[in-house]
Amino acid sequence: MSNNQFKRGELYSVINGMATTAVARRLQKNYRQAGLEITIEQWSVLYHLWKEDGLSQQELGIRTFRDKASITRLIDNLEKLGLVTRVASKEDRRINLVCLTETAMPLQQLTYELANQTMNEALQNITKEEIEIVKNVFQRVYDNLSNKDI
Amino acid sequence: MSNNQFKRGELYSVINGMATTAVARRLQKNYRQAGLEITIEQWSVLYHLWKEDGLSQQELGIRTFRDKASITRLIDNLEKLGLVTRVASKEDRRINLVCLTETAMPLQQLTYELANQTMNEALQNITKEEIEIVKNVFQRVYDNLSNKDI
DNA sequence: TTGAATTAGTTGCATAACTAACTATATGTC
DNA sequence: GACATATAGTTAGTTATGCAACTAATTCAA
Repeated sequence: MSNNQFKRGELYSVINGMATTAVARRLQKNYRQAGLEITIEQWSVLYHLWKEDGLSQQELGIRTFRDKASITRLIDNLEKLGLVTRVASKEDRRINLVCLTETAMPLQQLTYELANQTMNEALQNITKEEIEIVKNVFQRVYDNLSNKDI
Repeated sequence: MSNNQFKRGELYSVINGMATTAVARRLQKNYRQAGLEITIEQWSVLYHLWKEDGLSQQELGIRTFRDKASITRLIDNLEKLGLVTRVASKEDRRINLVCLTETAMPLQQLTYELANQTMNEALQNITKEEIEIVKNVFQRVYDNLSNKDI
């Protein structure tokens, strides 16, 4: 019997990602109110491309914790919006490099500001130490489970 | 400028509910492997009904952090599976009371065991104190945001 | 008591998620 | 070189989510 055996009544509140979901929804709402017509899922892809442009779909899947089918549709929608383009890799023609367009560039500053503002709303009265613990626990839970993926 | 201002590179890892998502997916997989044909979203509704049968859809929405439209479809699907029925309230005919069927009863024990087992996998090497902090932070983030819902 | 406002639930529309089966390209081995 | 295997990405099918507009029942107020 593990040290972390849960009382039944506690199980759900741990499994449920209510807090992160609430943050995501609030961020989505703030984008919409600012006239930004992108979803937070789309933003999460742009976020990684702004850090490093021209990532493959595979790599974007790893960095955003999504499977490749999900990435295909997200890129489809981002392409429709004119924010990214698929460029076939010259080294390996199986690979699509996802590249930001000129249209996507000015969004970076505004979305970062809105994200920061949303986080400040969400994290008022929560200390830096608590945030560090949450991030750390998240990473370890993720590692615990993904190591055993068969 | 708040005390919790984030460095840009940290933003995403906090917003993203990767750990809770990973737990949910693992639980889903464990259910499937045990021959249980329910989704974790459906399970989250059953979980609350096992604690208290005959809740209204409204109340289920509050307890599972879903909007009423989402609850409508989840109950639709649970009804199709024969696990719950809608019973019109006698006091207020607008209200549907969601009631468990006989079929749903034996699922409780097995799903709890699988959930416990999944949590033990996910939470190995994480202390009770850390878990308490995460739960506490989640609740406060949720409160911070829902107070301001307009 | 009638008409306005509120509440519970449903429906339509768009986006997104996972799985599984598929195509096409690349790699590795005999 | 040829065939098996692995990898990158797409597609189809099912479930779920959020928003907005809707119906029906209830409550409040003049």
